[in-house]
Amino acid sequence: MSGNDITRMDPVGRWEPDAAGRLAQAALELYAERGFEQTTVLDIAERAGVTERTFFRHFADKREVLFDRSNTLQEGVVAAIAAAPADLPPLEVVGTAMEQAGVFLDDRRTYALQRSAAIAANPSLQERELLKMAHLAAAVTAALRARGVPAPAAGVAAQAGVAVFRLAFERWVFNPASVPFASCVRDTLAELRALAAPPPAS
Amino acid sequence: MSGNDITRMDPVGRWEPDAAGRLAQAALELYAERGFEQTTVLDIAERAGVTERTFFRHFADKREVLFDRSNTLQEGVVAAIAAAPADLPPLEVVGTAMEQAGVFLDDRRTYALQRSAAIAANPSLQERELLKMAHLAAAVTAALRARGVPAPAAGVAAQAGVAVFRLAFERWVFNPASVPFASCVRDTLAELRALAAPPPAS
DNA sequence: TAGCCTGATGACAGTTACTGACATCAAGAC
DNA sequence: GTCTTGATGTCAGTAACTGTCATCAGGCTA
Repeated sequence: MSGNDITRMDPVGRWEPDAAGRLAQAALELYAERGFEQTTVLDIAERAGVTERTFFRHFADKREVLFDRSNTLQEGVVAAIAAAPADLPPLEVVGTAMEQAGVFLDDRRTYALQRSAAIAANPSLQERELLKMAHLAAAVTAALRARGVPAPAAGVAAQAGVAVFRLAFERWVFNPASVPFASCVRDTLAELRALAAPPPAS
Repeated sequence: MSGNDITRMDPVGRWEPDAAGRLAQAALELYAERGFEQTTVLDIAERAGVTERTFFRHFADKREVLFDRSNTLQEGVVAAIAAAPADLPPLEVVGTAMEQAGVFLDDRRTYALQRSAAIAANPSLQERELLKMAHLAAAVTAALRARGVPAPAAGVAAQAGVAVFRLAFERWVFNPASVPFASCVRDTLAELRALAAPPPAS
């Protein structure tokens, strides 16, 4: 979404978002007002002042309007993994990467909450979110392998890391007292260690 | 799918599957022959000898035809968790439950491979599979809580367990030498322990 | 046996997501 | 002052799904 374009302001000096920005805004509002299934693409387009066809020129489908900047997180995580100290064990690498990349969640907390509420209310949007997480896991696996982590360990660390992210996010969302995302990650990872550490008695 | 109905045979003594069974079979064939996106519901219905409308009487949507008996696994896992010895640590409970419930994969290996190939080839089907896994995780969490495992630990153990399942399944599918599913679970879980066990040096 | 009930199906119309092709139009380049 | 380019409108079309009603076969009851 390139809706934050400094080049266009209205006479009063406020933003005059482009079509994509208005569409994204309209969609978020409508999904919140009447639910995802109950709003048609035509509704969104009309509120944004464009035609239905224009919606599909900016977003691949009705869901994608909520997943536009979803690459940001993945790119941040991958970069943080590449930049981590060479001797850090894999799970630790993933954990710290999630902490760093998740900082931008703390910034946009209200938007993140709105978005997450819309997603939580609809299975179709949940699916899209889960696919995004699966892609994140694949990217993390690749980033770990690029550091020399062998294939099986990389896969396990990536899946575990994404699981930690998911749980940390949930915790972050439902925590009234705006705890920083990074500390949710740390707590969750510590719990995973506690559960996995004691080897079975057999 | 109630297509295995002993009450109906043709004169030669072979199965005469009902509409749901024929639809499921036709869909699996067509998805393999020309891909999920390239086959219309009308195609499936015609091959099964019914109308389009009848397809939707048996399956909620075009994807659901591949996810019909998907509850079997979840029910098995939940039952195995409930039946596990009381003193077993949570992650161990989930691991053994996955091993037990996954036995039926070894039986239906060829079907499982066909199905998994179709899913792997299409993002929309992947999403549906991921949602199924998310529901499995939720069910596992609930089953652990019912055993008295506290909320945070139950969530972490469930997500970790499902991550192990996912990886074990992948390993099982791509292993030419028909390794039993249970041993894939054990190996993957061992790797998770190895990664998580050593606490960070800090 | 006749009548009835029920479950599965066909037939049909309608909504909505999405796509392709072509026309238009304003803003900047030359 | 044209010319090009990018964004948009318009329109036609496909296909996933849904609601509604008609039909029809099998089984049950009087």
